[in-house]
Amino acid sequence: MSRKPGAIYRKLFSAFGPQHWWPAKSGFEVILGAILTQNTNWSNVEKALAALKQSGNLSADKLKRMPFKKLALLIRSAGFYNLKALRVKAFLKFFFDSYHGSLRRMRLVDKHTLRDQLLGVSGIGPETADSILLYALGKPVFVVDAYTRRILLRHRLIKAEDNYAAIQDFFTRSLKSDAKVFNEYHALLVKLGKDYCQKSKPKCKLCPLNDQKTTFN
DNA sequence: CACCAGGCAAGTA
DNA sequence: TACTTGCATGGT
Repeated sequence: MSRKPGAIYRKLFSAFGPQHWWPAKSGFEVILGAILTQNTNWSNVEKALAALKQSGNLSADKLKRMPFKKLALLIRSAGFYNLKALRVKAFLKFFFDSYHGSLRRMRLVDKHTLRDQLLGVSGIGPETADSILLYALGKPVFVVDAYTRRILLRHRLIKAEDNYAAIQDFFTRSLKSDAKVFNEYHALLVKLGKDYCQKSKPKCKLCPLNDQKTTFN
């Protein structure tokens, strides 16, 4: 019954294997990516991150000093660049005001306190906050995104009116709180979403979750 | 050409 | 409280 999330996880992992998330070389890069990828294709974010790296400014310290307009120009390819430059700056202000720009200091704080603090930063909503908690800080938090919601809706596992917290609860109420599993699980859902559960061209017949031999429902 | 991509905040009623 | 709209590039 409520072991569905576990069964789905095993099936996805069997089908796709480890996804090696988050694709970034540092915790700070994860945070930048989490902000830049809001409603944007990841390939466009990679270009923005590459531009920042190319300019030699892929660090909290350098970006803190960088003029807003220069930052906006460098992250142009990620789209919504004025807005996102503002959001990166808002995070950096919080990051230095509260943690001296140190992810190690941030990791010492409990996840609920951190989540509230992150949600207080303009431009950081539930998904971005949870992505930072899980992928940059290693906290056991389940990330819910548009793919997660769409996949569960297609398989009739949630209701259309269910909000972020309800979808998150679908997973967390029956899974052990384990950052390693939450990390892999969200990455696998994104993989499934991209390959088989697109908005316009779903490949539901081919979806690994529809393999009737070892169905989860 | 239309539609979409690992959201969020501000405005409106 | 519950919708709607603005934000914008790059790929299919």
